[in-house]
Formats: sequence, C-alpha cells, structure tokens
Amino acid sequence: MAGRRRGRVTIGDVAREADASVTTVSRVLNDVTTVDPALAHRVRRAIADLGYRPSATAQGLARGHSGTLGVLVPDLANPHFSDLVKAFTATVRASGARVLVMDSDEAPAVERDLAEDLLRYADGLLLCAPRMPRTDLAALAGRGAPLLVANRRVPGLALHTVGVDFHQGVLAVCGHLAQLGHRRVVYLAGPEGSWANRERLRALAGAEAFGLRATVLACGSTTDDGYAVAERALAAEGTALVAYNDFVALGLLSRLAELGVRVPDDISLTGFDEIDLARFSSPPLTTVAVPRSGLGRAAALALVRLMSGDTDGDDGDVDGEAGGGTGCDQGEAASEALPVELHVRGSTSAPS
Amino acid sequence: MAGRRRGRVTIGDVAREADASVTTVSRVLNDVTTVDPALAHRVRRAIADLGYRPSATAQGLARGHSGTLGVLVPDLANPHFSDLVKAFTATVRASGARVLVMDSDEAPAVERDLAEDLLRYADGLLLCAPRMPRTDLAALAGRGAPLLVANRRVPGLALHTVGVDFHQGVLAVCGHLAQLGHRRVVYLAGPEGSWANRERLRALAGAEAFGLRATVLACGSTTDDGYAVAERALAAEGTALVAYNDFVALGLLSRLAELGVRVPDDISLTGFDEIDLARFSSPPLTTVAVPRSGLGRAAALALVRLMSGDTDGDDGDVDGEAGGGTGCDQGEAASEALPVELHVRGSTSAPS
DNA sequence: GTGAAAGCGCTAACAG
DNA sequence: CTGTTAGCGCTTTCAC
Repeated sequence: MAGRRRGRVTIGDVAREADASVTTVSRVLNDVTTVDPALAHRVRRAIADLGYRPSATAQGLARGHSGTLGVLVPDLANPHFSDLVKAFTATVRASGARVLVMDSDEAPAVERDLAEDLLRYADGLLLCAPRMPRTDLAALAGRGAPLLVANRRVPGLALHTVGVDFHQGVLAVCGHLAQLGHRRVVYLAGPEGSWANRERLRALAGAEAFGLRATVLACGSTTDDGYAVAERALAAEGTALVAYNDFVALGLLSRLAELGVRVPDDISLTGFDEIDLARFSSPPLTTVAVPRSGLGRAAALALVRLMSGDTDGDDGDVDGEAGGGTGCDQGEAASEALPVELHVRGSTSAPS
Repeated sequence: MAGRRRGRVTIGDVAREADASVTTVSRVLNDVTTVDPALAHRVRRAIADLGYRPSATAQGLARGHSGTLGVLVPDLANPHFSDLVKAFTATVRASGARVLVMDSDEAPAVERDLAEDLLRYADGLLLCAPRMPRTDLAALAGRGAPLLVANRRVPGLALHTVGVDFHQGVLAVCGHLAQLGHRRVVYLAGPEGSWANRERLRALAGAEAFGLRATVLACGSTTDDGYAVAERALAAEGTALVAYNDFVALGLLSRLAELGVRVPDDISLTGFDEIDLARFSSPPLTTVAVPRSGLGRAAALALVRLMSGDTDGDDGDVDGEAGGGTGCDQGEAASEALPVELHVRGSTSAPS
C-alpha cells in the first residue's frame, strides 16, 4: 500500500506515520514501560504498514554493542567445526544475538588478523582450535572483548576455555586395546601443531605405563591421508592402528580392504570423533564420540555469560607479555572439559 | 605502553594522540587523497600505539552499509551447505565483506523470520535451498536489499538465482544405467518439498522416454534413512537403486552388505553429491560430483555484483504481492546453473 | 592539504 | 505517559 520512499524506512518515518515521537516508537520497539495502548497500537500499525525494520547498525551504535558474536574456525568443511558452529549459532540466537563466521582455512598465520577483524564487528569472540602463537592469543584477550577459546588450553594464560577431553578419549581407546591384549599400536598422527593432536600424544605416553607402546607416524586428518599412510602403517608392525580421527580411519580401512588386510582379524583399527558414517562402515568403527554440538552449545553459553559479566573490569587486565606462572586457574578464567565416550564396535578385537 | 582508557579507543583518541583532526585520521584509515606523509605517519603511529581499530558499527552507520552479507542455510551440518558457506565466506571476504550465518534447521516455517532478521544486519542475503512459500520469497525480494537464491528456481518470480544442475545430473545417472542395460530402477527420494528432489523427479520422468522406469520410494537424506529403507528398496524390484544422495547410498550399502546383497553384482547403486567418502566405500560409489564450493563462490560473486549495481534503483521494484506473470526472465534477474559431472565407479554394472 | 561541522538511525537520559 | 535533546563513532561535504 504505502509507496516505499527511496532508501530504507527509518524510525522517523514510522513516528510521522503514527503521529508519535521517535522515542515512543523506540519504546514499543523494545517493549519498554507502559506506552498508552492506543498509541502503541498506532505505532505497531505504522510499523507494519511501512514494513519497517530497525537498523541493527544504528541500534548497535546507540546501544554500544552490536548483538553479534564472532566465531573463527580452521575449516568449516570439517564436520567437527560445522557441527560446532551450527550448535553455536542456534544457542547464541536463542539469547538474542547473531553470529559472524570466518574460516582461517587451516592457516595459522591469518588467524590473528581474522580474529582482530571479527572483533571490530562483534561483542565477543569464539576461537576454535586456534593454532596461533600464545602471544597473539594474549594480545587478543587483552583487547577487552569477551574471548573464549575452544579446544586449546594455553599453559600460563588466563583464558576462558571450553574443550573436549581428548586426553581421556585416547586413554579410553588405549585401555580398551590393552585389555584386549594389544601391546604395540601405531598412532597415525593429526595436524602437527594442534592441541588436539598434542593431547592424543600425551595420552599415548600415559598409556605406556600400562604396557602399551605406540609408534607414531605422521599422517594428517583426512580420508586421503589415511588411505595414503596405510602401507607405512602396516610396516610399522603394531597389532592395532589408532587413527587421529574417523576420516583417517576410514581411509585406512578402505586401503586395507584393497590390500586384503582384514579388520579386525589381521589388525585392529580405531577412529576418533564418531562421525555419522562410523557405524556404517564394514566393519563398523570403534571410535570415541565427542560432543560436537555440546561443545558449540557450551561455548555459546559460556560466551554469553562472559558478556553479561565484566567486559572491561579493573583486575583481569591480562598482559600479553608477562604471562607469569600464576597457572591458568586464577579464578578469573573458567575452563570446561566435556566428557567423551568410547564406542566399541567391530573394528577392534584381540590381536591374532 | 599507552594505558588503555576505559571502553574502546575511538578515532577521537587517535586524533588527539596524533595531534590531528578526526577527519585526517579517517582519511589515512581509508587511505584517501594525499595526506601529508609526515602527518599520516604520526597518525599511523598513534593508531598502532593505541591499538585502535575502527568500529565496524559506526562505519556502517556513517557509510550507509554494514559490509556484511547474510546467508541462510537449512542445515550447516550438511556438507553440502558447510562447503558452500565456506567458499562463500572466503570469496565474500576477498571483496572486503563479512558473513553472518543462520541455520533454519530444516524448518521452513522459520526461514522467513530468520531472513528478515538477517536483513537488518546485512547489505545482501543469500538464501540456500529455501523451502519457504513463494509469497515470502517475493516479500523478501521486495525489501530492497540484494537477494540471491541458491538451488531453487521459482517460476514466475524475478529472482536472482544460482544453482546446481541437478536435472542434468540425474539424467546422466539414468543414461549411464540405461546404457548398462537397466530398465527398472528404484529412486530413494529426498526431502519432500525440496527443489533438489523435485528436479531429480523431473529428470527421472524424462528418463522414461528412454525406456527407464523408476519406482519412487520416500526415504530422506541421511545415512540412517538409507539404511532403514534398504529392505523396502529391495522389495521394489528394480535392478538398480538410485539414491537421493551419497549419504542415503552409503546407508543402503551398509545395510545391503549386512543382508548379503552384493553391489553391484546383485544390484547396482548410485549416489549423488560426491562426498569425500564416496570413493572410499566398498565398492566405491558411482555418483555425481556437484560443485559445492563452486556454488558458494558463484553465489558470492553474484551477490557482490548485485550490490555494486542498483540497490534501490527506480525500475526493479519487485512488488511482493503483485508477482505478475511476467516470467522470470525480465532481464532484471540473472540465473546461473552450474554443471555437474557423473563419476562412474564400482557400484554400478550391467544387471544380472 | 587540513579541519569544522553536519549527519547516518537509533537509544537514553531528562524534562514535561 | 510522552516528547526533546544529546550523543554512539565514523564519514563526508564544505570551507579554509
């Protein structure tokens, strides 16, 4: 009906149309205080007639915060992160905010810049499995905006973190294998610098105390990587193959089938992450289910909580350089580790 | 060094520190005109010293656009969309913008609201495989902001679209099967209302002219759906199973293996979408590779181009209600269909 | 080459 | 209960 004027409809247009002040319009928009029902109705009508939508930008400027959270992931094509982001956006939205997404494409060198850029838009930031140096992390934390790090703990830095208990997961895998009678396994390692990989290595080391020795082979995180490493893995002479994740495991499985190596009769195989397809392979994969969505949800909740709290309090001014040995639990920074669950299926059995 | 004042550092702080005007600071920020080198240097120094970052919100308000694009997907956990979004964000970023992501969680009813909300923040919007009614689509288009629809063509609506040529893909699958000697296939259908599914059905219908008849079975789009439908699919008595996508195909494959049905000896099987794992199954899957990243890139490019063009020109004021039968090619709206590619692998052979 | 001043669209004191 | 008036932080004429 109402001929659209050029450009966007503003709160002023609505005020005029409803014969009210912009303040009043703003009030009904934010359903504040008691506005006279009749007036409110006129305003609402004008809003509908004009098809008015408040500009998030203008609201942001006036309110002092954008209502936007940023999230930086290494690779959105990886289900680990897409699931996380999905849950994150859903949870964040439930508390009224929106999510800006960036993908560093596994390039640690650009993480800092992307994060810095995100902070120009967002009120808070979630860094997923960041690979950037700790000084950069510290600098970002020092910028004042709420910062949350997922799946990376930085010793000696008071960062808020949430993460999956990879250590426990790999320990469970090792325990399972050890109890089956395995003594020598081959670990197909993931991305070099990643915390996720370091945690797995740490668990592997811990398992030695129980008589399980692991040979570590550089591999990667994709199905192709797993496929490609198969022959070397076999040559390493273990009775079980512990893959960095399910993709690698599935790649291995595929190549082993081609080579006529039977799983688990000739060799056992374990994955990690429990992707949907893990239980549909032949044999179905023994793997560790990690709460991907749970992590996204936890991150959202934690970040939202951070934002309600002090944004630029007087104490926690984390200095980028100092990083004293105060430990990471100075009460300021909360850390949450989500539990994982071993799922034993057909790809593991006692060694032959 | 410079003690951080409370709240954020503003352009004014920089101006003061550099003993220049905010105008000048703004100029060096946007590397405009020739600012005196010495002055510019002082400003840059102040910016660095203060760790100043311009507020994207304030810039947005002043400039009249936010530098943000929105994208709405039905399910970010689906590789089809996460790959698309990944490529979209990368390409969009290359042209200086950021991306706000929302996920409708396959609920057509919320799409409209999410899209409207995105438009409050963004300068343009990409709707991926929207399921919403066409009147809603028309209304969104009428809002004035650049709108691009991916993987859905709406007859009689002048919408800019990009999409994958599903029709051609399924035709290729059918042709391959027909040439192998198949005459009767079973199609495991995807989401009911989806354009992607409709296009497949349309191609199936077209294939009848070549003597290939298809029995349609409701199924879904997940591995579980495929697994669950296997027995009914077998009962439908075709010599080949045409799955809606690779997930369904892999689910089928898994169940068929359990049932002792050999692929492709007893029955042929095809997927669609070419997920990474498709070539690692046993047997590897005959499927159709669709340019997921290509679609994201094309969408980004198209949207960016749309934005450079007329945002609120004098002609193209698409009325939400009217929707006259002008057809969808009134010169205003461009449509792009990306080609697909059949990959023949081990899961198909001549019928026994 | 540089700066003063007027907004961008909205919210939030602060009066009436 | 309602309207007036300042800004939020930045860009951008428009003079100097």
